[in-house]
Amino acid sequence: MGLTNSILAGFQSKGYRLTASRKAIVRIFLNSKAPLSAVELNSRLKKIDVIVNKTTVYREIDFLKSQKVIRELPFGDGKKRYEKWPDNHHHHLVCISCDSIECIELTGCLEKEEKKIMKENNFKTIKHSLEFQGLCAKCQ
Amino acid sequence: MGLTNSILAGFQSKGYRLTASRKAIVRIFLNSKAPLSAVELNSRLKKIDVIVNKTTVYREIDFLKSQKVIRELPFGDGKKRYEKWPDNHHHHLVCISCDSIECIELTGCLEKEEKKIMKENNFKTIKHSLEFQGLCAKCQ
DNA sequence: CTATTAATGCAACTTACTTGCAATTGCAAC
DNA sequence: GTTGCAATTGCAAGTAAGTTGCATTAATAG
Ligand SMILES: [Mn+2]
Ligand SMILES: [Mn+2]
Ligand SMILES: [Zn+2]
Ligand SMILES: [Zn+2]
Repeated sequence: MGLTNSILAGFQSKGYRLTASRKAIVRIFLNSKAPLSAVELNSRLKKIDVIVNKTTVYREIDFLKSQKVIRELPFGDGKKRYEKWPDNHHHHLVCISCDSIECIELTGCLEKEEKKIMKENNFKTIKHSLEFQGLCAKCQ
Repeated sequence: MGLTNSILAGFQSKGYRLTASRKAIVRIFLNSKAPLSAVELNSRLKKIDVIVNKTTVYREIDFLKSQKVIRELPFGDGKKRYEKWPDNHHHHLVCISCDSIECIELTGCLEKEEKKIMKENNFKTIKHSLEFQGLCAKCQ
């Protein structure tokens, strides 16, 4: 059936509506390799002639977040970015030269560290955010 | 002589001036345990009756960043935060309940991972940002 | 086709931060 | 202590990202 369509079908069964912008936005997030900001999403929509008000874009992002179709990522710049809700725990490589973003998986990611933090700081970690800044293959 | 004073003396020797706001801001950053946003810094200044325009606060933050007296930290919320330039490589524990921030040092922090990333992704890491979100001792 | 209510557009607002420019002030030289 | 220069400041206006209230539109169930 395709992941996009099954997500959309799920929305409909919950009483949410399948509007042109919703369908386009879900498709964009599911097909995008890199995380997108609200502004970037809006320009992708324009490219495929789906013209929507920015308010709608922000509201749709909130909706998709609440439905766990996308997640918000904390990057250093002032902009929130969003990506398809991940199947796997992973982090990102951000190129400081061309701004490209790659996803990376790390095995047993920070498990030991979180245990140490629990013991030594009595701090119960719920999640962590981790990005690597540097130069991608092209930019070195 | 005190670190604050030696930093201020260094500024003066480079031709920068010792204004009331500069002196107060350096002192605040050097004595603050937690990172501060521009707005938080401004209210600390008000508390000690150093009234400055927000423009000055932002400009002084830029100046202190350029002088490596403070560094900018990437947190998830829309606000940039700053802390005294660290002596040691370290990261932060952010409490999602009370918003408190602690610093933590991790031994050999992500060294293996950065090597693996170099090999497998051909990505040259320059730095990484890492924060743990969870519950502090008080909030559990 | 009609009613219901989810979704949208628009304008105005907020928050964090920036910029141009004229006025002020630290401080070094006299 | 007066003067001069340039670093610093304040103010007003501007950006950019994101939010809110409200009237209007439109998806879909019956
Ligand atoms: Mn990713
Ligand atoms: Mn710290
Ligand atoms: Zn690159
Ligand atoms: Zn706490």
